[in-house]
Amino acid sequence: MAHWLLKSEPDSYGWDDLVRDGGTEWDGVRNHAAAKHLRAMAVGDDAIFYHSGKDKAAVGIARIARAAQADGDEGWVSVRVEPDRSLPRPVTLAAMKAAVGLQDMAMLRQSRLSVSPVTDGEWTALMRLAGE
DNA sequence: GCCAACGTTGGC
DNA sequence: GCCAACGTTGGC
Repeated sequence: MAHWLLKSEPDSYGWDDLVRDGGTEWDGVRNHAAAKHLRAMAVGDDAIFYHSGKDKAAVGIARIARAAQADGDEGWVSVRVEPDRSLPRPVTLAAMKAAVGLQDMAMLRQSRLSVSPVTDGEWTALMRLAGE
């Protein structure tokens, strides 16, 4: 099972919104690298939900509830995402940068990427930081 | 408010 | 095909 990281600006659509809605269509992605990751997602994959902007912290774990389908007519895709659980302790960006084993995270190396892969090792390290 | 990174657009 | 200009994202 693969792991991912989804980034969102909490003022536009945050973790609380996802929990309230019980899930949402992760659409509107218009970046080829991010779209490639969306296409690689499978039902049941877990995704860290990260708040950019003021929070700058991973706050929850979401699950991919449906694989990629067309989002518009130009080859872009969207997936369905549902909330799984909140993290016992949010993991801040500063904590990720400081953590051994997370320095190479795709999200840290390319900060603008809104959808990125997380390796098994990174996932384990993140869960430890999150108090899971 | 500024700047770095990165993608897109358009002139040549 | 190159590159300057510009827009967007996101951290500081």
